Amino acid sequence: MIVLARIQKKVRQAALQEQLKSSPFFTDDALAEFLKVSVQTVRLDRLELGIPELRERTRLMAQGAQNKLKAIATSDVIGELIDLELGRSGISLMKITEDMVMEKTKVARAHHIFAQANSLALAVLDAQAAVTGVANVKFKIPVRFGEKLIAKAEVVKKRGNKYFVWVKTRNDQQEIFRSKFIIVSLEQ
Amino acid sequence: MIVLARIQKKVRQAALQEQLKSSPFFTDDALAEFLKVSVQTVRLDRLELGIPELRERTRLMAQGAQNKLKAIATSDVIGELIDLELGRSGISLMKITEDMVMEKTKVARAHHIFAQANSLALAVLDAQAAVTGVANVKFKIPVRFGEKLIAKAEVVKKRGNKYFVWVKTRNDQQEIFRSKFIIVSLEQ
DNA sequence: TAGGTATTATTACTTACTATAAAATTGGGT
DNA sequence: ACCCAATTTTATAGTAAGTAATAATACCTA
Repeated sequence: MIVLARIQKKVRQAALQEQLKSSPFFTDDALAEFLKVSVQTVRLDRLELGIPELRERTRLMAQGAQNKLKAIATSDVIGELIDLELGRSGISLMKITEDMVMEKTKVARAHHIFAQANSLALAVLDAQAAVTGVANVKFKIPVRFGEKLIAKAEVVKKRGNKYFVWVKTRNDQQEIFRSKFIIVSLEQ
Repeated sequence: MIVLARIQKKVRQAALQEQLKSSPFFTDDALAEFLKVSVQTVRLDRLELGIPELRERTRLMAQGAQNKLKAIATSDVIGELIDLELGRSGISLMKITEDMVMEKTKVARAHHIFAQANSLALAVLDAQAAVTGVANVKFKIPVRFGEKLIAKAEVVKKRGNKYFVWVKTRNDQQEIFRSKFIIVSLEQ
């Protein structure tokens, strides 16, 4: 049966992809044993599916994860800075990825939304040395995977070395978060 | 000069480690060319320094970074849960790592401290579906690399589906952070 | 010049592949 | 019943980036 054989092949290739997703360090040998076919078949399948060999996969993972970690670690602004008028206002965009949501509820963890707002508030001030002093925040509506959040920050007042910054965040429909920060400048 | 030779070797091995730190995907061949020695020397050096071969290094990086990302991603509690009395109180510990501090000031980003407190507040409630509604937080003292933060959460009130949780965080000397959360349970 | 450290060379073996060709199987269609 | 074409398997040669072991040099100086 041409038709049946083709189906079996498809099924096998799907199984291969599935298996590699969960354990990406499988060699072709191990995959062959797992799928009960020859090594060459596994290699043909990989070729057809455009899946690189173990070493290449490993290298890509190492690089990718490294870059990701570095990106998270070294960026003082969380999200993407779209607009910035120093000392006055700023806008940043952040997309809710799968690893920002809680396992149980699939609702975005509050601290990610807080992080976007807080880092934007600091960025707007451009004080060489400033730290967050106080924050009053309200999470109005739960946010879920895939949503794009736009945070707008505005410096509303300055008193001595204290800056009052308001940040409002919305998805494409409504305001989901609102916050007031008091940022303390450590300069002179 | 034995001494001089030994010094040169030390210097070369230091250069090797330095180079691998910045570009860990160098092959022995490339390293040999870079250090102007033979491949064998590079291998002896690696052996002495306990540095695994390129493939092994890559594998370790891929796994390590993957686990790190996964750990950050899938842990609904940030920090280490030390004590938990469900519905009443909880304690968590978090160490400030280098990638939690801002580049300029070397002060811990506020959202990490917030994250510890917020996730602890949620953990204490154990509501199957709960989200943060409001948070009032005060960062009293800047926190720096290496410090260990102990957060203590306490459920102080319940009104309908709203829980009032206070979290106080201290390093080994003093209270550095104080927060009040209103957590909303989504279960009817 | 002997002796020890450091370096280089040589050879055999390993893993996990790519690439190509050839043979075997399979399960229907006619 | 037989053949066909896709599919699968086997085989062979070549590659990169190593390990491991052993031997040969080079260096340097006491």
